[in-house]
Amino acid sequence: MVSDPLDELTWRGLIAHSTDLDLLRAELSAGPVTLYYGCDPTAPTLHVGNLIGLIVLRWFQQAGHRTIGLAGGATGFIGDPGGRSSERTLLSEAEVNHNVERIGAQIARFIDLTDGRGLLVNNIEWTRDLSVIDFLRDIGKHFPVNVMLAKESVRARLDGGGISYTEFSYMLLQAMDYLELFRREGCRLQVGGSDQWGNLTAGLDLIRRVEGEALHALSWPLVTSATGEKFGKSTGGGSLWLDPELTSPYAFYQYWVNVDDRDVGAYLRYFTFLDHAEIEALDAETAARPQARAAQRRLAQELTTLVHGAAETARVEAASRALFGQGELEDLDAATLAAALAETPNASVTSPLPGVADLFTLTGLAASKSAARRTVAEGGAYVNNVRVEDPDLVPGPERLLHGRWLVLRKGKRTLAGVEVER
RNA sequence: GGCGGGUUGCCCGAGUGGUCAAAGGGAGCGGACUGUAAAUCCGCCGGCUCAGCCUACGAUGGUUCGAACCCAUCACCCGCCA
Repeated sequence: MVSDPLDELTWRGLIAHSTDLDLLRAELSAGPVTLYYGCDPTAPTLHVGNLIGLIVLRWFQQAGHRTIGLAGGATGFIGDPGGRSSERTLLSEAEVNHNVERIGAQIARFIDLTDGRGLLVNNIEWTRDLSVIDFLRDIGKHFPVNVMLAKESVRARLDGGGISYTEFSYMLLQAMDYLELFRREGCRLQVGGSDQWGNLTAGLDLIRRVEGEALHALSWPLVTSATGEKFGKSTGGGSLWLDPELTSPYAFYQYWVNVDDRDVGAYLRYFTFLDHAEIEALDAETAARPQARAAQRRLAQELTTLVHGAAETARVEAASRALFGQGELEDLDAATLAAALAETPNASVTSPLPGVADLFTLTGLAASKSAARRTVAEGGAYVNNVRVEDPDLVPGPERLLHGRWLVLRKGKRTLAGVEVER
């Protein structure tokens, strides 16, 4: 049980902006406080960017507070203008509904919904039947346009690609969510990423005007990486999704194992529930023996377990050990090899085997046959850890491990399996 | 509704009749060095039955021996005016 979630979040570097922290602290220690975090269903699954929100909710829940996860079925129709240079493409109703359903299920995995300890809501509930007139009179009246124009999310767009009235109105909807959750559930705190700060304060202003109540908001900092890359982009540039169908647990695990030494300490604080002593020990370990990647492995283990569960984590850890270990592939027993390759991308073929370039394409190691040929020409293609020189080479039966497996590798760390069916 | 500007490869962006699969930058990929890290250097970076061919510069149609580049129409974006 964590006595003061604010101290915890502060230690972890998770507080970027806040309303009066002392007041909030007093409320939190006086009894359970209801708080909420919302994410929009812009995709069918959450990505690692949403993870901090869920983790912050859990910190509060562990301290005995009541958490609400909001899937923005209404705001998902509109699109948050923040952090974008141009207008969003509107999603269809079917897409939004589908996304809300899947995202809701993911949120439910992170917060405890039993016995009223947590709640899952969809803001379409209180927006669907709201009339335009009511909205403009009851909500819009409280928003000075000059204040709205001054918000970073809007200002950036006015200087750039412009903004539609639709997206301009987004902050009113989010503010209304907070008001609604205050009225319905007694919610007194909203948390979000620092890019949401303008929207969080819009809610505070609205509630102060309408209800005369001073509520709270808390934001965490934008997650950055030392190299300045966008955080959470997997190798190849795609997002790291929480859904195993979109990002395999193996790829997810590997992403964290490969985190920069300079970032791993911060990520351990942001994304894990490890205690202070253990994190500091891992910091020291990184400083002393960076090549062991102890902190990265622990980070990867914790996060993969959090998102995909312990059983799956054990499988991807075993696969990583087998494939990145110092030993020879030939020395792996059949069961270990089969299990490891089941975690990586893989393909099955029948003999006669296709050439190497085709195998690379089939397993997805190369995006096209041209790319596969290029990889071979550049000296980055390996079969069973042996570099291949000829893209049309057909591996002979004597190359098969345990009579049926080939381990394909592109570059240093991208692996795939081929199973030859008999 | 009028006038002006724009739409180029994953992103930004140059190109304004042949020498353009299209400069440059970013991202990404491979090699060397390493630690499945970073930095640095080198190479690659539309597809294919790969020394040749095919597809591509918003869409369609046209002019031309030849069009990303010229013309017409349409769509969308930005700005100014009404």
